[in-house]
Amino acid sequence: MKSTDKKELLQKYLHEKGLKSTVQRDDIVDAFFKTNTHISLEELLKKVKRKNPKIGYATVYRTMKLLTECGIALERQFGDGQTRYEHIPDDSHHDHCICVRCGKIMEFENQKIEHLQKDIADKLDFTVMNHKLELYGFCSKCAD
Amino acid sequence: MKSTDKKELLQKYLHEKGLKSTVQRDDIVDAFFKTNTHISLEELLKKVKRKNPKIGYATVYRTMKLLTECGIALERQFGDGQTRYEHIPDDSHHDHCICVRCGKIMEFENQKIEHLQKDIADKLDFTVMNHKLELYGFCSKCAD
DNA sequence: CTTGATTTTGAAAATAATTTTTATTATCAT
DNA sequence: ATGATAATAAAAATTATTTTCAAAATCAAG
Repeated sequence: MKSTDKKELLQKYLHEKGLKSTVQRDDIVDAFFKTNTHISLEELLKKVKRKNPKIGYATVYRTMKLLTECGIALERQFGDGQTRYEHIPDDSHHDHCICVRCGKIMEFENQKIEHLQKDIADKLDFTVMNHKLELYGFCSKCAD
Repeated sequence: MKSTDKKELLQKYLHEKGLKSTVQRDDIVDAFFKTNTHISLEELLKKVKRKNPKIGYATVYRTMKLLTECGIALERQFGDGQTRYEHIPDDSHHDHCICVRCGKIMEFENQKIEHLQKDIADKLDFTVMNHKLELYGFCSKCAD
């Protein structure tokens, strides 16, 4: 899905819920689409402020909640005490390797694991909406 | 590993680090060993207080950090804003299904996934120390 | 057993992150 | 344009975690 399509998705969602489009929301969404990392609210606010210095933390917070609700962004916690947001990938899901020494985050994806997850969930009579697979350890540089 | 062995492990760790054994630590560790859930500090404190009402939150907090350091407990965050502690299983690793409606947590384990993870990490030149696999969705009761 | 250096404790304070409140401003269907 | 409603920024409140500090407990060495 292109980012323009995602923006349309958001517009549709807003309209359905009787919410309004605002310049702030647009600015925040634009800034988010320009990122490709796992960004924290703090970091995103900094980015947005470069374009629109008057924007407040709370607005960024609320907008990211919105994006999460309508399935455009994903909330993640890697255990450093900060919630981070990332893009929901179109088709396939990706997972993470997190280096516990330097904090480097690498992404990977694996269809076999996805299938196994589905099998497991079926057995437990559980309907999976989303999942997280995180490998914690040392990246090549930090594993001495 | 039996809980008595784990307690020995902790004693050894304390001694190595020049730390001291105290009744509070024993009480907290005992309470933790009696749990089989993913317990929050709040909940654990409540449990411990039934045996030793004078114990404080900070002591529970610090003791669980200790247990985490020496590899007896594991810190987890399921996205509800509270850190939870669980036992590190002896041999095999287990993962979680979390119902996003009622909060129910189910555990499962799957060796095939473990192996696949190892393969992936090898390709990325990453040394896995620990991992988390969480499936978020609806349990049978909540999926209407 | 005492001593005394060091660690631990509980309570409270500090920090940090998230969430809510509020008065004001902006949006948008009519 | 109007007016009902939602959104905003800033500040305050809330929540969870972490640190501080004076008093108490531990424990190795005498």
